[in-house]
Amino acid sequence: MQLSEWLTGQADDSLHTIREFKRGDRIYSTGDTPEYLYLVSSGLVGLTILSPAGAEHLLRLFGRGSYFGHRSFLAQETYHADAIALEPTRIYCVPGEFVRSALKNDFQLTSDLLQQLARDLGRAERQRVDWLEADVNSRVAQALIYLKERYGQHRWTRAEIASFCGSTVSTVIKTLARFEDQGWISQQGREIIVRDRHALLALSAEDS
Amino acid sequence: MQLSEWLTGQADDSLHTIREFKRGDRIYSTGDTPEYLYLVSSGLVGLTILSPAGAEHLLRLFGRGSYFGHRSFLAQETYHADAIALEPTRIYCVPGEFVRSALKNDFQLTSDLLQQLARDLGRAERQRVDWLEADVNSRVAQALIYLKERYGQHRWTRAEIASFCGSTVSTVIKTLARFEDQGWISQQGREIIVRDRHALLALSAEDS
DNA sequence: CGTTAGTTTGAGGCAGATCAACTTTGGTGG
DNA sequence: CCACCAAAGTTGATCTGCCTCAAACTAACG
Repeated sequence: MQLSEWLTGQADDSLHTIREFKRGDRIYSTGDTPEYLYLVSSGLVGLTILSPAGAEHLLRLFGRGSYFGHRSFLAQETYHADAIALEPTRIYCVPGEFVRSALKNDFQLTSDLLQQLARDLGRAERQRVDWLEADVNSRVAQALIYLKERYGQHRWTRAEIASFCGSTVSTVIKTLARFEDQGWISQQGREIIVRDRHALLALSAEDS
Repeated sequence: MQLSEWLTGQADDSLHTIREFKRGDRIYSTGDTPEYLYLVSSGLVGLTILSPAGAEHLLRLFGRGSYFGHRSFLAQETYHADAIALEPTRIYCVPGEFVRSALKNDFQLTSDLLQQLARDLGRAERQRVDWLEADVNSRVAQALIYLKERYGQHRWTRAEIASFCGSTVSTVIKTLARFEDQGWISQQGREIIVRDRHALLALSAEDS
């Protein structure tokens, strides 16, 4: 059994609290002590970290059925990022102690979690290296495809895209304009439509 | 009990192979399938990932008593990086299956590993954000202090420092020259001596 | 003492950040 | 339903940190 399934079960059994958030609301803040694991019932949650210079960076996203808050809980550290609702969101809060004892008694659950963390770590490390050399074109292209395909229901702002791919609003806008000139995408007001997914992905590959 | 202790025990019990490497030797390569966990008996091992453009990036380091190879093993993925001996190195290789069954029977061991991975993930994510804005000065300063204090016995080359802090050999050398002008460090041939640790650390803090 | 690995320096260029002024969008309440 | 206003988007000018490249020098090791 996977942890998300188990958490869903807990939610059904009412061993939980339900909380509602609207866009921009904060679920927890950097430095808080973890007490719960969170399971998204509906909506969208973003994990944002504040850089020394004050810019917000979007680290990870959690949609319906995803759980979060586990990293800090397992590390026994305080949160290293803020969890913010990007849309009106409904969340199950499962007390950490329930989770801990479940892990103790169910190796399958633990094993699943180990695998999850190990994969996340791999992704994070590879991404750090990729980003160091990838230009803004490929970072924006990748971000665009990921955000639109994985969380297509959300109306992504230029600011959110910028904070996800580690750039600035101005630069993202200029990049999108360039993409539109090429016919890779089209923009109608705030809406962005991907026209040529293949061409966008090619940007990441063609590293001279 | 921590995993490193357990692995040490396994080493003593001879449930292992011992292998020796000299500087530059490869312990495993990106894409290989994990079969062992590795425990460093002596020497120094670096995990390096090859960027799309062909530059080597030093991700993590493992000295005497540290284990590595666990991330890919737990993720059930092939290796995402190369493990290279940075000095003459002696390593215990413990078959992965031994480890897996030990984890199954010892929750304490597993719990320790979960915590380790969760902390590494936090570090990796925070570092990605920090690096996006930190200039070369602060990156080199941080790298210098970490490498010298944590692995002081190793003669670090400019290339190793560059690959650890995501820069180039030329830039690292110019930065070190600047530091020397300021009196933060002094250089004698290839040797670097930190003179003012405090001033170097201040570079990371003073983000305008 | 030759050869390789490591270090140094300078010139030149460019991607992308910054800043500031401006326009558009779309939701809200009157 | 319209007017308004805050939030979101757009554009151009400017600036600079760091990479690139190339050529020479120096240390270390067999």
